[in-house]
Amino acid sequence: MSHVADRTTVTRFAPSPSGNLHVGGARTALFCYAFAKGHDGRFVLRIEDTDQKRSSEAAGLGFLADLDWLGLHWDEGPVFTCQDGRSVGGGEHGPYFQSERLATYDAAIDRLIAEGKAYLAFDTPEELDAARQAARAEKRAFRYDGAAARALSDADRERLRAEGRPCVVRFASPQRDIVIRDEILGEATLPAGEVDDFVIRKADGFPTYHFAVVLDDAAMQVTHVLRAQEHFNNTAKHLLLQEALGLPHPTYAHLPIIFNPDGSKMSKRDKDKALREAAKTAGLEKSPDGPDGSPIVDEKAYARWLGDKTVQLPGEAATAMAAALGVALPEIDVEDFRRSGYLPEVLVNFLALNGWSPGDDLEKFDLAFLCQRFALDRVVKTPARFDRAKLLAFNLDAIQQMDEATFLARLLDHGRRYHPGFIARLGEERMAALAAASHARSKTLDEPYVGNAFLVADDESISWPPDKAIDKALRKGEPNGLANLAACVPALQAIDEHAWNVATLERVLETFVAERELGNIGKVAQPLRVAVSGGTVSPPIFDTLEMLGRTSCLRRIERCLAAFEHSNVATS
RNA sequence: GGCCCCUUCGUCUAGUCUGGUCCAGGACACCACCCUUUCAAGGUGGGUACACGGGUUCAAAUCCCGUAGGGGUCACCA
Repeated sequence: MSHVADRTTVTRFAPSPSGNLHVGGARTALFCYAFAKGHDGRFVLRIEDTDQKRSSEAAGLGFLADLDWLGLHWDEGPVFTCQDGRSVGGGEHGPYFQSERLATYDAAIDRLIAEGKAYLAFDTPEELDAARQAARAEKRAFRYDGAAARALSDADRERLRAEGRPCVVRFASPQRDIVIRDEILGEATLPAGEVDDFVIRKADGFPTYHFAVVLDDAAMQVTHVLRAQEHFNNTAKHLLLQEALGLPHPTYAHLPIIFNPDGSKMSKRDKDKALREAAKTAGLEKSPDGPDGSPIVDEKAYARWLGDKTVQLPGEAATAMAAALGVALPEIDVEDFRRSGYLPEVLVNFLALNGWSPGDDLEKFDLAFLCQRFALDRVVKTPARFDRAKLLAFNLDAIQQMDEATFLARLLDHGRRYHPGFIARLGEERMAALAAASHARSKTLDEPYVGNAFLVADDESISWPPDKAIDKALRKGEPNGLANLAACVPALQAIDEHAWNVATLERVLETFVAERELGNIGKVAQPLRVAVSGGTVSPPIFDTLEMLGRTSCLRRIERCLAAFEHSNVATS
């Protein structure tokens, strides 16, 4: 039992290719990265694509961009061009896709077979299923009984193979207590019998996770395995395999799992779950139409998705479906938070706080600090619920810390990616004005876009839906909002196009309020806001009016007054 | 159900190893008030936790035992 010592610290993040990186994975990657960097070590990224079905279906390496966005760049792994143009990845221990390392696994498996440490097994999936169900019925844990398969003679095996019977390779697990040493959880002993003769090579010739992970960690000189706690029990298998193969044991540390706010395990399937529930509640028989007018998914796919909890909708289809059903998708992927306007440095900070803390009541820190201070002995053992409200508060703080120019630049960056039409429509100059007017009140980079859609809407498309708050602004009081609105129009009309700015508007409207003895600028500000935006929320009124421009403001006020003309008779 | 692990405010956590400085600290959320042209933001103040039961000890959130609760895992997925 050799131990890894006096070597460069190497950690690895080893996800399966499943499209987007979710926050749990991101936190694991973050800790792996911080640990390696804090020890002047290397951070390796390896793609665990040994499940042919999954890899071909879900696929995608979208999470590489997510890691890049978070600033978690790998020293070794798939070659990738970052946003800033530089290239990361590569390395001398590749390839970094397990599907390209089959020869290595086969050689090792053959060796184990030759040494009598592994054997061919011909059980069919049906037989195994039956045995599993029987065990469950007896409330027993299922353990594969290798007696029969082990008893097979070489001649028997050759005959079965010649018949073309599919077979797997199973590891002949030594039956004894296994002690797992974990830097976070401490020491645990798994009693003999807990680890059965598990499969190391599947019928399709691919190795299982357990086998590939052990061989690759050794090949890539990984010294510290940081992974989610759900892998804890698997460690026993890995320890046994390492011994059989004569490989060193890396140090293990199992990270607490991240949960949803309601305490359920956070899963990539949560989005589909939310959508499926909404679809069922709405009683939808077939897929709703997407933005292009055709069904989002065809009838067959829809039925399959609705009936099978494990089927996931592709990202875009899920987004379209959410829009069609009017459901807010839970944010669980890094990309979701990016789209929602969270800052990567804030996500990094907050993610680190789920499961770790530097102590000293310190909560705000950056990636460099984390690298410097991160240590396994301060990782908590208990699962954490992901508190979006606190994340949002952190994001607001970070945004408020920015100077004006930085905020504008970041806002534009975000908009170019998610709201290109908005930027094109508003133009650079007014974008700057919008940034200034929204800075203090923006919790995310997305809010200014979403909350101010009226700025780029067509004047003729503004409407005033029945709404208590709108009604209050327009019709309550004496004189009411509509009356004040109508009364201030001449004053506004008197302002020149080129003088239509915050200073002038403020002076003119304050004069108006004083002359009419309305007492409070709100008496006219709120009706104006409603008239001009179709809602009761906007940036400060003078900024709003300036950004919109004289023509649009006057036209919208005119339309608003017209829209309420009749209903106004009674109260004016 | 078997096995393994965990248990401090609503949430994330500090404190636990090295019992006393903790009638338990911070943050977010919440409540109240202030400010206010909307929504926010901001300001001030406030309530809320050592799962339970036994020990050990002069002294326990901290050590021991038990109970309850929670989680993970039991795949030819990772």
